[in-house]
Amino acid sequence: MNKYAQVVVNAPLLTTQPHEGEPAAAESRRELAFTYTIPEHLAATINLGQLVWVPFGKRRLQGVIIAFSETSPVEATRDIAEIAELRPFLSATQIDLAHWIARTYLCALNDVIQMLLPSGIVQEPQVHLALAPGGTRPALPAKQFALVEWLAREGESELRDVPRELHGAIDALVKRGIVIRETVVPQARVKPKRVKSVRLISATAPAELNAKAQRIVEFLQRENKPVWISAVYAETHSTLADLRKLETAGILALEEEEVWRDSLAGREFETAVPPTLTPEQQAAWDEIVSSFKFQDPSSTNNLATRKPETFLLHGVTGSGKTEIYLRALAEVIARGKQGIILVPEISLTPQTLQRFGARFQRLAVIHSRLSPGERYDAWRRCRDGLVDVVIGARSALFAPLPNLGLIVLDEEHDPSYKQDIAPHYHARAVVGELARRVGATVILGSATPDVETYYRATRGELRLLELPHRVSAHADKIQKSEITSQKSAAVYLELPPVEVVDLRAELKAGNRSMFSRALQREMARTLAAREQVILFLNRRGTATFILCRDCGHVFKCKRCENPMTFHDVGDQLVCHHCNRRDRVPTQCPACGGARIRYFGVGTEKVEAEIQTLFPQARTLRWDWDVTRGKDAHAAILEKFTLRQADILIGTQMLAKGLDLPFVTLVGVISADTSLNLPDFRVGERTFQLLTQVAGRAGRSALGGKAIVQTYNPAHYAIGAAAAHAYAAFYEQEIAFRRAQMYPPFSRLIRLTYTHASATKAQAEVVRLAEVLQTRIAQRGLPALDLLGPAPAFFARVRGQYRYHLIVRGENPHALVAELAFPLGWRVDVDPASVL
DNA sequence: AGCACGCCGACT
DNA sequence: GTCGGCGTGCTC
Repeated sequence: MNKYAQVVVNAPLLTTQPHEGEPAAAESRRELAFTYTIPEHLAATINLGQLVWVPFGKRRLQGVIIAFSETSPVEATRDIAEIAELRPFLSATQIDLAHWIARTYLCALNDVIQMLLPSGIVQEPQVHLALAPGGTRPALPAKQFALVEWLAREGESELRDVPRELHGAIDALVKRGIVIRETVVPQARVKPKRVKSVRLISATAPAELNAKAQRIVEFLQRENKPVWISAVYAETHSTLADLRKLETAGILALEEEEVWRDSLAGREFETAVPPTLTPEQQAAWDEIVSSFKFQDPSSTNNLATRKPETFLLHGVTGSGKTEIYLRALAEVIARGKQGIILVPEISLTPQTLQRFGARFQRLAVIHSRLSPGERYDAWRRCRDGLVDVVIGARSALFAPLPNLGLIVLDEEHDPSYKQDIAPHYHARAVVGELARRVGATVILGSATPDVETYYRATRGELRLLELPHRVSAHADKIQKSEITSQKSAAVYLELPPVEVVDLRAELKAGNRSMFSRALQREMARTLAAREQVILFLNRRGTATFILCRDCGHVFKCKRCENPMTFHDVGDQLVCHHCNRRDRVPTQCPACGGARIRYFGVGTEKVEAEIQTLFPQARTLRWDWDVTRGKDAHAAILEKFTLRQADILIGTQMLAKGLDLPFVTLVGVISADTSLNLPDFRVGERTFQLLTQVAGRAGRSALGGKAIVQTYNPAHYAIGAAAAHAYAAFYEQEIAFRRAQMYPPFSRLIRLTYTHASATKAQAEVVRLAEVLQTRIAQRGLPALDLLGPAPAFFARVRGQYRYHLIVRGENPHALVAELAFPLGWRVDVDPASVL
């Protein structure tokens, strides 16, 4: 029998650690667990992954048991106080995965564990502060006085609402009796939801009952099953008192029944029959289904070949990747297992849910907008084996399915799979680890795979499946008379032709509009045909880079070849990699032209210009500003789908999976905004974005085309996107990554420090850079280099200054893992962006 | 978060 | 000397 349990307590323990110390100290600190003795009376019921109460200093906290041991690493141990919940919340696999995440992403194990638990379960003590009654106060030191003032103004408060800088004064005031401190532990925020129901026990002769009672009994007889109490009230105009009377008479029973909160409740999905696969889909499917055979324990294949596979499904926009996902999910369900499909948060639309709801009844949706109750119930339905398929954003990968057989990552290249708060994990990487541990198959799908993923496929680490053609669809929604092109209902559709328009030439020809002549012409044609237009605007990094309007020259750092960024402060150009600063030139060094402009436009401006060019066109704007409301997304999309608008103007979210048959023209106002940000992945992001946006056109037999406007038509990302040539793009991009030693040829760890004072922020980053340089020299780690220190691209966010430092090399962990970071630092392993 | 400990300036 | 504010480190 085990004597000790290792418990990860729910308290932040990593806040004030110095940099110096034993190399292993920071590592063990990050995965810190405390050893407690298991008292005799709990020995029989204690289990791995359980939530328990433990004494911790003067407090009592909740924690999760992550291991058992026969011996204790420390002399003095205390007893586990009690088990908070008998059913374990985490499996051994999840605990193991949590360790992997903490080690890989250099974050606190405690934070990872919190992330894995359904939110609202862990009870956190709350501290209430109030002024003691009684008016006169002695003279107090400044800080204490400030806290008394603050409490007098705000009244009784929770500690978390008290400004940080006043916390130090609390103890002294409590001791003096001026402030009263009280700790309360509130109930868990979520619990199983129970509703009262009514069940008929014996139907006594109705004659013995009054009219109301008679109605109740008859109603229950008709229903012939336990009925929700509110339904009984509504149907029979009765009250609880009436029902209680019948209960004491032994005619019916009032019962409590647990119900699941389900965000999909009440949603009716039209069921769908799987369509016939095209030959290409069939070929991909055959490969996948044969890999499932290796999952079977009865498989005659030897163990060496039974290793679960990871597939990269590279299919152009509209090539029917989703149909493959659906079949694969159906296949694992048939084998008695469950599947998870991850999609970018933004793609979790009613249309997406409909596609999955149409094929799977036992479906759960997990995303950030669920209420804690819904989330908890989705979590428990998964654990209890009531769910076959989980669809959700990033965090859905942690759904506790008992027998996971398949994980699908749709749009695997999407940067939203990297979490930008505390555990900065990448869902794709974690999925790989999880799948390996449970023996599940993985399908990564994309029209524009991440070059790092594609690189792994070329190295044979994952199996590449290609769907190079677009599948014909929407035949039902379009009347024959509407088809103007010659295309018939073939198996495959053409990808839309993409025309690249050189904005420098437009300007030379005297066109000062943001719409090129080609775009204006196509818009007029499309509107006349009563078809629809999508105009895409990339707002990322608006008005920050500088370009020559005559030749398209972008000002780059002479040291880093990185686009330089304009700062009004001092009219400077700043390199966000090396901190080089140049004056804004008045003349273009490439062509001598004087027309140097800051770059960027907004959706409002686009809309206004359309109103003057095409006053009869009905426009619709879709960006973050107009979609604050809860159902704004759905409302806008619905309006456009019903053809109540002709032109949809929008930003990022336009690119994601919209399948609108009447859109025959897509216009990209400027491809350059995303191309000139100081980030090594801009070529890739631009290619992905343009390919996805162009893919919104020509989704039906109506055909379609895309127009991409740019000052930089020769850029390989734009050329390759226009030609639908992923392979060509990949070759260029991978060569660039190799030459510059960027991922996948190195790994990055980005260290960002944020502080209200620019001087302090810079000083701290410089200090750390020196520490790192010294260590590199001392320990002989020549394979590592440092980029920076320099201000981050977003140098000032919410009044706070940001400076950063990037460690690059084959194994940056060797340098960074042993450091502990004071408050204000953010450690981002494999950053999705270095802006 | 909550407490002990130790440094250091201010006053009996 | 010694009181108390304030910063630092530890909690199994």
